[in-house]
Amino acid sequence: MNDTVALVDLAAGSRKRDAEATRGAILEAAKTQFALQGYDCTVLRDIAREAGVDVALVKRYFGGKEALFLEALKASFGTDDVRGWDRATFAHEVAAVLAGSPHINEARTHRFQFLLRAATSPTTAPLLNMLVQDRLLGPIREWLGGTGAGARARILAATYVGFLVERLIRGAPLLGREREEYLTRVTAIFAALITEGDAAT
Amino acid sequence: MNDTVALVDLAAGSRKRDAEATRGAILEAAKTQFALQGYDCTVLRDIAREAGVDVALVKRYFGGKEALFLEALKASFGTDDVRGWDRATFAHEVAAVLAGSPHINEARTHRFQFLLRAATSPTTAPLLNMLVQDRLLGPIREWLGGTGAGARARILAATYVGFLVERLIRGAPLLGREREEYLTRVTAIFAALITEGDAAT
DNA sequence: GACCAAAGTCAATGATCGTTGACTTGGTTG
DNA sequence: CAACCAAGTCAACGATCATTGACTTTGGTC
Repeated sequence: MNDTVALVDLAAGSRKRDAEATRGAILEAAKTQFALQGYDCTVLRDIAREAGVDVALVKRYFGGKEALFLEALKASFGTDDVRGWDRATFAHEVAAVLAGSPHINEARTHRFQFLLRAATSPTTAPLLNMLVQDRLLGPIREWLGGTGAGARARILAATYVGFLVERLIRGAPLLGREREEYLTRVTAIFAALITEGDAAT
Repeated sequence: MNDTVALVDLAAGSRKRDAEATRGAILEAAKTQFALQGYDCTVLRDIAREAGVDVALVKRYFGGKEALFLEALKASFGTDDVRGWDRATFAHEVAAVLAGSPHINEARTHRFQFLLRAATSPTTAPLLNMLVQDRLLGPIREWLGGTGAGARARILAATYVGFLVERLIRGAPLLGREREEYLTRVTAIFAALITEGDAAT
């Protein structure tokens, strides 16, 4: 009986009638749920429960499910994502992350998973175009620099997303020889992509 | 008023109480709808309408939505998919397809889109593991051959899916310089993947 | 201490959708 | 022709879920 109270308290912390904090809690829960379940499978009641809040507040603060989704999407793709990447270690890092288990939800993976889920739902895919351009392909293009940066940015993002899907449905973890080959290959692909104009035919 | 009749006639052809044909029509419509809309956004009534059939027949012939999905998924991944690929032209072909518009729904793209949608829905993702292993990664691994074929098969499939997603949310079509760079790069990636053990670090 | 607006709660509504079982239609068999 | 059974139709149920608006609580202000 008191479990509910405890849970709510846990989720809401010691927040009391703080509109700003409540809004933030909903948005945070929405980011998680949408990334994990996708738009269509996410239930507003789940978001509300996770935020320790009544469902009706979602409407009060955001207007509706779709509006909440858009805001969560925008909030997920902040600014400093791409700029912090290090050219020297980038390829190895990405390969290592992708070779690992999907349950290791570090920030970058989480954000891209959100993107992936958004891109593959027919409901939300149309909303993505501009956002992806502005917050993802643009920064990546700048980060890459050099000739053909636009195409290379597309390819980089596409390839990453592809590996994300593969990891999503990967049954057993990669081990031993296979893992080695995987790491080597993936590293090579990303290393080539961040290098200018050496696309060997 | 007569439109409905005309539509139904068109979809159902001149089929009359033919259980086999009806089942087939439902399955065909399901393959299309599931690939286009994903599992969660697909409505049985749409499938039924497209097949020119009553919704209740879906239950009669398949048992339910999930069972229908599984059968459609299996039917979509036949056998002769991979074996027909030609090593000489593979990379160029794939790149050309990916550089084109998503509305050109040729068979291979369509099937992979089905796979993609299935993989990214939390409802259906768990069902995929075995099927992907048997009908996709297995054949691709054999087709590739050589050392590390397992990892390379994973990477090939992953990369392809990634480009599929990219194409799905691509706004304007690729043109001119960008298209050239895209083609060159993508061709290079796939060409490298089907070549044994030259993963340059 | 009364008042009021903001914050939060609650129950109900309406739409969608998968599922179900009783019903009708049509062709085939005896 | 009558009986029978498979094929197909129909209306309704029950569950889920976003949305809505009326209601209650809270904290600060005059």
